[in-house]
Amino acid sequence: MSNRLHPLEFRHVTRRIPQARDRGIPDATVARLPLYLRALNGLAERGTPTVSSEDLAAAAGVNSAKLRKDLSHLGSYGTRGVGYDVQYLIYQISRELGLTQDWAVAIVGVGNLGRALANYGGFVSRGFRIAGLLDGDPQVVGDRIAGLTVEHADELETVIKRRGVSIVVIATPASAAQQVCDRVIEAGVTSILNFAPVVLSVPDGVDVRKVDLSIELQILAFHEQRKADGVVM
Amino acid sequence: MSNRLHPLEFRHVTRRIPQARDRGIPDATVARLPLYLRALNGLAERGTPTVSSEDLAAAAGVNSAKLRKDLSHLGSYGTRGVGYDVQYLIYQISRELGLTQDWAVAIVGVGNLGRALANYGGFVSRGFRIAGLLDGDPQVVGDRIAGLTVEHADELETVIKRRGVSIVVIATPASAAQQVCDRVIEAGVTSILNFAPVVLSVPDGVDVRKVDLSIELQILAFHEQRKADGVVM
DNA sequence: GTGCCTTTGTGAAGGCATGCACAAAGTCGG
DNA sequence: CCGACTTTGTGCATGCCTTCACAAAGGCAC
Ligand SMILES: NC(=O)c1ccc[n+]([C@@H]2O[C@H](COP(=O)([O-])OP(=O)(O)OC[C@H]3O[C@@H](n4cnc5c(N)ncnc54)[C@H](O)[C@@H]3O)[C@@H](O)[C@H]2O)c1
Ligand SMILES: NC(=O)c1ccc[n+]([C@@H]2O[C@H](COP(=O)([O-])OP(=O)(O)OC[C@H]3O[C@@H](n4cnc5c(N)ncnc54)[C@H](O)[C@@H]3O)[C@@H](O)[C@H]2O)c1
Repeated sequence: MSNRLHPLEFRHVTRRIPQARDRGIPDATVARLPLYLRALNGLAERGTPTVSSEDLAAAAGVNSAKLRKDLSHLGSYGTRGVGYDVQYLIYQISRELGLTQDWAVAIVGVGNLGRALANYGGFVSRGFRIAGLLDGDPQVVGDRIAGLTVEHADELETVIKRRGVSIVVIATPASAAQQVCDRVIEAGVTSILNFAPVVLSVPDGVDVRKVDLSIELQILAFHEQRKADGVVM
Repeated sequence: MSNRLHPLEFRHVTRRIPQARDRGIPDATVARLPLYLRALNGLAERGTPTVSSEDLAAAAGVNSAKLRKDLSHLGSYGTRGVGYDVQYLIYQISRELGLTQDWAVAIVGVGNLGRALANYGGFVSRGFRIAGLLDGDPQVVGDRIAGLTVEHADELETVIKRRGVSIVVIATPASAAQQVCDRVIEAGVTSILNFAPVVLSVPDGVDVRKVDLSIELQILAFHEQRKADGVVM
C-alpha cells in the first residue's frame, strides 16, 4: 500500500500557539490516533492483554517508530520489555480524542448520502450520537430514518441550540453548502464535516474537514495513468 | 563507522530515476490539482477567460505561492502580468490527472453507502464511469440502480476483466473488505478506494485510498475538546 | 520603442514529519 | 539478586512541504 498521507488531511483553519498547557500533539499524530484506537479495539475483542509497538504498528499499517513517537506525545504509557496495556491505551487515546464524552451530531441534507450516513452504525459506536436530521425539501421532512424524524431546515438553529449539537455534517448539494455552513456557524457550531464538493469559507476558530469522493478518484486516476505510462516509480 | 552500505546511498539507487517523461509531481500537489480543477470549472462556467494565481488560490482556498509552485510542476502555463488561461489550464490539469480518458469503476457492496455512491452524479462528471455494481447478497442482486443491474459478487473477476475496470470502490462491511480487496487485486486492479473501516493490506504497486467518516469525526472531536478546554489555538 | 505596471516562476529558509538506531528501562527465569 | 533479553522512548539526520520575497517576464498605453 502506498502510505501516502496527503496534507489535506491535516489542513484546518486554526493555528496553534505553543503554551504550557498545550501538549501540542502534531496534527499528523492526531490523524493516526483513531487508527490505533481501531486496531486496539480489535485486539481487545480478542482478549489480548498487551501489545508491542511492533505488532500494533503492523495492525494499524504504520512504521513502529512512528507509532511509538505518536504515543509518546500522549505520555509514557508503555512498559519496556513488555509493550502497552491494551485496555489502558484504549482509555488514554479515547480520552485524548475526546471520545469519553458524548458528541451530538446533526446531519443537514437527507438525500442519498445523508440517509446512508444516518443509517450508518459505526457512527454511534464511538461517542457520536445523531441528534438531528434536517432537510429543506418538504417532501423529505417527516420521514423517519434510523429512529429519527427528518425536520425542516428552518429548524436548524433551534435544533442546534436545544440539543447541544457541536458537530454538523453537511450533505446538501454544493449550491446550498456555504449557506448552511454560515447558518450553523452563526448558531455556534465550530466543527463541520463537509461532503459537498465546495471549499467552505469559514472564520478563524472553525474547523472544517471535508470528504470528497471525486478528489479521491482523481488522485487514483493520476497514479493509475502513471503506471500505465510505464514511468519508473 | 561500519562498512555496511549507508541507507542513503541505497536509497539513491532505488530512487525515482530521473527521466525526460518524469515530471515528478509531489503527492501534495497531486492532491490539490482536483481542487484547482473544480475552481477553474466554476470560473469557466461564468465565462472568465483568465485568472491570476491570487484569485484562483482564493477560490481553491490555498496560498497563492503554493498554487503557483504546484502549477509550475506541470509546466509554464501562465503569462506574466496576466495570469492563466482558464480553458487551457483546465485542459492541462485534466490531462495530468488522466481525466482525458475514461475510467471504468466498479462498486462492490451495494448497501446504504454503495447505493448513494451509485446514484451520485458527480461521479460520472469527470471521466469516471460506473461499469459494475456487485453484491454478495442474493436479495440485492438484480436490483436496478442508476441504470445498472446489481450483479453477484461471484462475477467480480469476470466483470473486471470484461469491462476493463481499473478502479474498484469497496463499500462492503469491514469483515468482507480484505477478501474483496485480495480478489480484485488478483484480477489485476491496482487502484482501490476503500470505505470500510479496516486497514487493507496490499502488495507494492497497488494504491489504496481510504475514506473514513469515523476518523474524520474523531479528529473534529479532538479539536472541539481542545476549544472547550480553553486551550488557545 | 519606452517605461510602467502586473503577475509569474522560483531560490531560499524554516518548519514539520519520518524513520533509523540505540541507550535506558523494565521483565523474567533461575 | 543477577544477567540475558525485550521493548520503549527519543536524539538525530534527512527530506518534503510551505511560505516569503523578488527578479524576470510580459502586457499595455502612449
Ligand atoms: N451520494 C454520494 O455518494 C456523494 C458522494 C460524494 C459527495 N456527495 C455530495 O454530497 C452531497 C449530497 O449528495 P446526495 O447524493 O445525497 O444528494 P441528494 O440530492 O440526494 O440530497 C441532497 C439533499 O439536500 C437537501 N437540501 C437541499 N438544499 C438544502 C438546504 N438548503 N438545507 C437543507 N437541506 C437541503 C435536498 O432536499 C436533498 O434531500 C452533494 O453535495 C454531493 O455532491 C455525494
Ligand atoms: N453508510 C455510511 O455512511 C458509511 C460511512 C462510512 C463508512 N461506511 C462503511 O462502508 C461500508 C458499507 O456501509 P453500508 O452502510 O453501505 O453497509 P450495508 O450493510 O448497508 O451494505 C454492505 C453491503 O455489502 C454487501 N456485501 C457483504 N459482503 C460482501 C461481499 N463479500 N462481497 C460483496 N458484497 C458484500 C452486503 O450484502 C451489503 O449489501 C461499511 O464497511 C461501513 O462501515 C459506511
